[in-house]
Amino acid sequence: MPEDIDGQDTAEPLPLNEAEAVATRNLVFVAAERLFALHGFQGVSVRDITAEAGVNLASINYHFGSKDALLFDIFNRRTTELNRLRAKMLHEANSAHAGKPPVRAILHALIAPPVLWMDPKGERLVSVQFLIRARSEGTHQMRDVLRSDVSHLRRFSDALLAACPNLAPEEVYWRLHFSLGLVHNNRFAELDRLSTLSEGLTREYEIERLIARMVDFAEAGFLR
Amino acid sequence: MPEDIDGQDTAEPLPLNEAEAVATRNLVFVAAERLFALHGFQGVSVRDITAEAGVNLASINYHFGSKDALLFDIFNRRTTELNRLRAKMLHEANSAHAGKPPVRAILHALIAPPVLWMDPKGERLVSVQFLIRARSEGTHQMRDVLRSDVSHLRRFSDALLAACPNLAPEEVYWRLHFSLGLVHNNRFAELDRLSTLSEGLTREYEIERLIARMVDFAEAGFLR
DNA sequence: CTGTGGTCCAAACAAGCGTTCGAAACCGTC
DNA sequence: GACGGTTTCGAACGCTTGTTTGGACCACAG
Repeated sequence: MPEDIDGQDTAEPLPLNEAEAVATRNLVFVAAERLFALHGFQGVSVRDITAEAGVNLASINYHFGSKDALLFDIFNRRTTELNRLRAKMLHEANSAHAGKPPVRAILHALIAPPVLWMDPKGERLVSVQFLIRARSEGTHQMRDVLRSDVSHLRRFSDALLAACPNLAPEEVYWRLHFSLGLVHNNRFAELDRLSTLSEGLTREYEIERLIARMVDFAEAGFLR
Repeated sequence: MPEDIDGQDTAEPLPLNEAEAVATRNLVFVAAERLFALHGFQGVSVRDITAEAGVNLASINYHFGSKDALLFDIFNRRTTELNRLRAKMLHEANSAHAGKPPVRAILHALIAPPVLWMDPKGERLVSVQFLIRARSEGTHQMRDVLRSDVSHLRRFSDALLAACPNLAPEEVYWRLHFSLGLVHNNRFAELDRLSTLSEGLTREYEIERLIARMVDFAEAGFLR
């Protein structure tokens, strides 16, 4: 609109340039995480994301480089966040038990962080759903990170090996694998199916109670 | 080749028309199941499938109607197969225990069928990987089937409720959910990661031993 | 006022997708 | 040998995909 040039172009104080950029970036980030959590990686297009975020189509490539880079960015952020939380809880368990935490404390440090995010009313629910999806549907880049993620998991397997000296290492690894299965099975679709099966009995759950249930189950499997 | 008409056209007995059609159909079926198990539903194109099968691009639409219909066909076949196997084992457990099978027998009927397919050298390995993928990446049509699948699962939840009269029903449903998590977590990527973590200790497993391990773990979680 | 660097935007791009089409090829049967 | 029904084939269709482009817009500095 060239006729606006000599109008009141300094009338209202628009938000800063930089702040707007950050806003757009965040809008894209949040929308992408949500849509991916709901419909999967390949099931969401760049146009879906920008439409949900209310920004221009080119925003993703401008701010993140590519669709893959965007999702890798989300994945990296959430994975780091989760790993830090788990490491912190394992560290606390170590401190509380003089470096020899029992199985239950280790399993709690492993299970509690992601399940804490599963509050149905919380905004982190999509983050954990995103991570669960990324585990099976992610790009090659994500798989590589998950493989290096093994070094993070090793802290838990080492702790469990120390806590179960009378168990064959092979056995410990399998049971750790089973315990992780409890967490990874909590996709929206699975929880819905469980609600249907139980006729609503499991529809509303209290987070702390759910964590306790899961740790109970895993601990029993470990110590049986 | 019109010049062959008056040649020896009855020289070699070519395979029947019908048999060839079945062959093409099966080639597509097998290739699609394999590729989907490896790379996911949306990650495999019609051209990928037909190339792998060594057939013409149009074969999928001719024999199955559409890509969706093809994958639904595979899904339906494998799901039916698996459900039948589980139902049969549950029925046998019922017969062996006068209609009141213990928790362990019920869990075995639930877990053994899919894990029996997990023989690393067997051809059914891709089938179970396909089903695990379909659970989270499937089409809406597949989801609907999985929802109706609840009626099949209910036989198991009912049996477990009867076997655990002292447990709150809510608790039984959650533990059934956890037990299913053990099975669904056995994707290729997860097994690979476990092998890396255990430094090869879990790389080669014996099926019967793995089933016993999983049933042990789930049973302990149930009876704790 | 005039550049300057950063951001946004509408439009277009090439590539890949699932699907369709008409003709060719094939079979068993007349 | 010619016919009719089924299957295969190469080529094309229309559409969606992720990405790129060139210019408009804005706040700020010279």
